Amino acid sequence: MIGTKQKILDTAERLFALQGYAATSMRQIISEAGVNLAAIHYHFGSKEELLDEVVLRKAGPVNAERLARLEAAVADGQTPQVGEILEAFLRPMAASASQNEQFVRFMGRVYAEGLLPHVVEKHFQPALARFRDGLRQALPELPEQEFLWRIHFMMGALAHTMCGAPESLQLLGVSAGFQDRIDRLKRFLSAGFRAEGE
Amino acid sequence: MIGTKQKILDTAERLFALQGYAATSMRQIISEAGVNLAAIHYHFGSKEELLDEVVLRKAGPVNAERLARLEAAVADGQTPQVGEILEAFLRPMAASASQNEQFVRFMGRVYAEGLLPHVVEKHFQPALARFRDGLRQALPELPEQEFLWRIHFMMGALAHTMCGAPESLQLLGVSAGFQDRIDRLKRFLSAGFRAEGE
DNA sequence: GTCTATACTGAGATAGAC
DNA sequence: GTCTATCTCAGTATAGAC
Repeated sequence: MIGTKQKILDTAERLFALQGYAATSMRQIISEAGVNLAAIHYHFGSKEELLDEVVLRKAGPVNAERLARLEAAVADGQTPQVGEILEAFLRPMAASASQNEQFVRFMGRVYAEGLLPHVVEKHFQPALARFRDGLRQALPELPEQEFLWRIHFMMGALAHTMCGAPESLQLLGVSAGFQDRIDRLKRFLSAGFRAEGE
Repeated sequence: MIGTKQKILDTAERLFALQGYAATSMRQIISEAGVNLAAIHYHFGSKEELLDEVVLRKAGPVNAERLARLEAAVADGQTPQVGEILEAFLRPMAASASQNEQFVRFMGRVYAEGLLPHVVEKHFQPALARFRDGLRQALPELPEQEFLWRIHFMMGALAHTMCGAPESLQLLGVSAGFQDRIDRLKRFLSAGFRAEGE
């Protein structure tokens, strides 16, 4: 028998991915999950904390995979290549998208919205910080401010790229998949990061 | 004597910029504007349409300036440079930011959020379409899908760059201004667009 | 410890009097 | 054009049953 908490998490994940966070009411979640309204507050405390746990379940494995790949890219002793580091950071997301594309889009939106800053801070920043250090090794000569801004540009492009459904982008055909998007994004970002600074 | 509609527009602009769209209630707007709640519905129809008019007032001049610069860059007969086209698109925003930095941040958020798609579509897409054509002339050899995705990456980086307050980015010092941001973004995007395709 | 029923506050929207 | 009153629905909080 599946517990109340699990039912809420599963239903919330599905509805958030389909409709977005704001557009999904707690009453819709509990109705489709077949539980009582107060159960959300009992198990999670608030709607925002429910989102927090939903994101954690999905983002946790992605971030773990990112860190594992990053370790491998950095630890071989040599100066890592920009493309290698980007690959370590971007590819796990494409893998996750092949399981649940809708939810990856949702996570892109969570990041891009900048609302729920606590959720973003908690689930995205730690892995990003490690990644930033790795990328710094690959770009030792870039001035610090320029480097930090480029990280910021990258995150904007990444979040926006995750969000979009191909239909809405008028980008159709075989190139619509996440693997393909990540390939294109990597080419774009690699060149941007390696541009002359200041 | 300033009319009710103007008072609502001015107050809404200020509060949206300060607090965001969702966090600003219609009751707060009418309270600070000194008008009645129903006046918003009478003059605008809904909260979303009020946002629409607030955005139009600010984005209209920026887009006009963009188009004027784009014409100048494209119409001199020669193949335009990527950097020129980007300059025409990005610089007017920095100029607008020097007047009202808070509201430019808010517009970045409106775009990034992807909520209010109708507002985004209406006020950002037309100028973007013209700009895309101009950039296409500067990059005639890039495969179409690659080109369109790079436009998408650019818009993500741009929106995210506009949103952020320097404090929250840990990017302090002289480099925090919008002119400087745009310079850095232009370097980054120029290199990205000119990278080898596919 | 878990869950249900119900009430509270504040949001956007609307009808109709003036 | 403007304002009052009211409607519906959101997230939240609590008392109490099992």
